[in-house]
Amino acid sequence: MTEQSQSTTLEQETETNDNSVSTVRAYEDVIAKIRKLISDEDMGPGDALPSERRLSDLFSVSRHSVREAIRVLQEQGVLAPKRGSGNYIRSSTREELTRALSSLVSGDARRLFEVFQLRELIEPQITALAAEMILPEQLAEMDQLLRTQMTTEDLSELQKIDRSFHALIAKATGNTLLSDLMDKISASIDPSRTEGHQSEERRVASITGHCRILAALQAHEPDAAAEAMRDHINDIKHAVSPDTP
Amino acid sequence: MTEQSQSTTLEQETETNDNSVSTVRAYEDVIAKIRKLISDEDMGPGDALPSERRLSDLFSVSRHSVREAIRVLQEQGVLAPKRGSGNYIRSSTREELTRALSSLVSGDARRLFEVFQLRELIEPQITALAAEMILPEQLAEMDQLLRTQMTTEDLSELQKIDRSFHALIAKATGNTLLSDLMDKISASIDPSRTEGHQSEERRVASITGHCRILAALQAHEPDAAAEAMRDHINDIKHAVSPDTP
DNA sequence: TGACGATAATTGGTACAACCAATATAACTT
DNA sequence: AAGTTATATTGGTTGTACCAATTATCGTCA
Repeated sequence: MTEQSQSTTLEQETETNDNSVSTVRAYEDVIAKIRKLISDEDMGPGDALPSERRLSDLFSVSRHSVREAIRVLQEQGVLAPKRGSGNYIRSSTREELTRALSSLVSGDARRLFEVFQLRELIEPQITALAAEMILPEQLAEMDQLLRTQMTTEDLSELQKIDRSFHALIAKATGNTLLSDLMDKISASIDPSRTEGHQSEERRVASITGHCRILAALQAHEPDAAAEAMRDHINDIKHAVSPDTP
Repeated sequence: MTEQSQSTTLEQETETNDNSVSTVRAYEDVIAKIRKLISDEDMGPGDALPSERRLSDLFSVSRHSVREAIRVLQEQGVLAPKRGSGNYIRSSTREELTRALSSLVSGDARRLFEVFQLRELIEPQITALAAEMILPEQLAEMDQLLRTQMTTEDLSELQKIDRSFHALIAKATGNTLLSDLMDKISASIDPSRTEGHQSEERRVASITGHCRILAALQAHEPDAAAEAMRDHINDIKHAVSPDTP
């Protein structure tokens, strides 16, 4: 057994991620990486994951952390462990859905309007649901994220924050399908959001919108949250493509 | 140093009809024991669980198994770990929601619930949009489809009709992304629960729901259409998995 | 040659021991 | 009494070893 050459827990920050506060547990990272592995490697139902030992080596974490991640994935119905054999991807409606979705939103140009229309339909609803389900520490995390947004100048960083904000809301619903779906949608919009519309005015508008949404979430008011999100998305849409109703 | 004297956990005499691997995992036992501990000890929100080491000693399992159980419990919203302090019982609102709705049992029910939750969020909105956009010939097509549904007995045919009905609505929005998305969602639900809810009563209920929806579409009334679809989906959900709110 | 059975390698399941970092508590200093 | 510093406790992570179920491999026998 090759002894790992990793001296300590030197967490090389895979990506300039996150806004400090939230204690990043290793297993959460592993969950994301396994999901990414599945979609990147184009693995489908019935396929076997690499062994736990291989995964722990691949991700440079302990097998224990890998197993914690697999436990969660199993509990979510994504994986089915088979002792002595491997961890298998379940014939999961969810995985098939998310996989299909990622290919759906791959288009561009004319589809931009359609993606925004989808967002307009679904995100206010998600936000309303989140207003009922969100947990105190998730509210705290969003609050922290918003504060960071207010004091950040870097555009790419702001973009990341914005995306995290919307991702956190979806996650707060407790529905992993919704969370994944929003992730795909955000990913498909991101590239187009890069271009030019990042004026100071836009930044202020974004913060204002987020404030309204967060306030509604903190108050646990679904209707207000949905409306705030609706306005926010409409706002974004106009910024991206000015000549739409 | 007394080596663990537990070789007793290997009773495999339970030849349960269980289709999957029968082996009982330790962490599942621990989950049950922790839940029992909470209710027996009458612990409420905010209280701290015994430490992981104490629990592992108490249950005569490794800390790893305890931690896997706690991971799951945490993911279900029952516990909130605080490093350096302890595992705390969360305010119960979230748990009641998730428990009652999804994570009570296996991942299957949860997946199904998540898909339905997505449908509940998105399909009424789609229907409302369709009420504004739908064309006369599309209305005629749906009308024809509904008449066919009324005079068809074949189950697989009825299923196909039902799916077409929902697909037509999505198509009527003119948004191909929405249309494709609904198609994938329908496809992901179809295979899972084809049987079970196909009584005569269900058939009538389905037709009734479709009638209401179509009427609202014909009248171009978005709100009524959305509400009709909401009720319809709720109806389906109850038929597929009873005892959900 | 082909079928069969023992053997070895791989894999998930569990256990134990150690360490880190955050937290809480006790002890100490001022 | 208040603030500061040790110290013990706790969750988070890692490493290692072993077991049991499964799979792959190989050798023997008919």
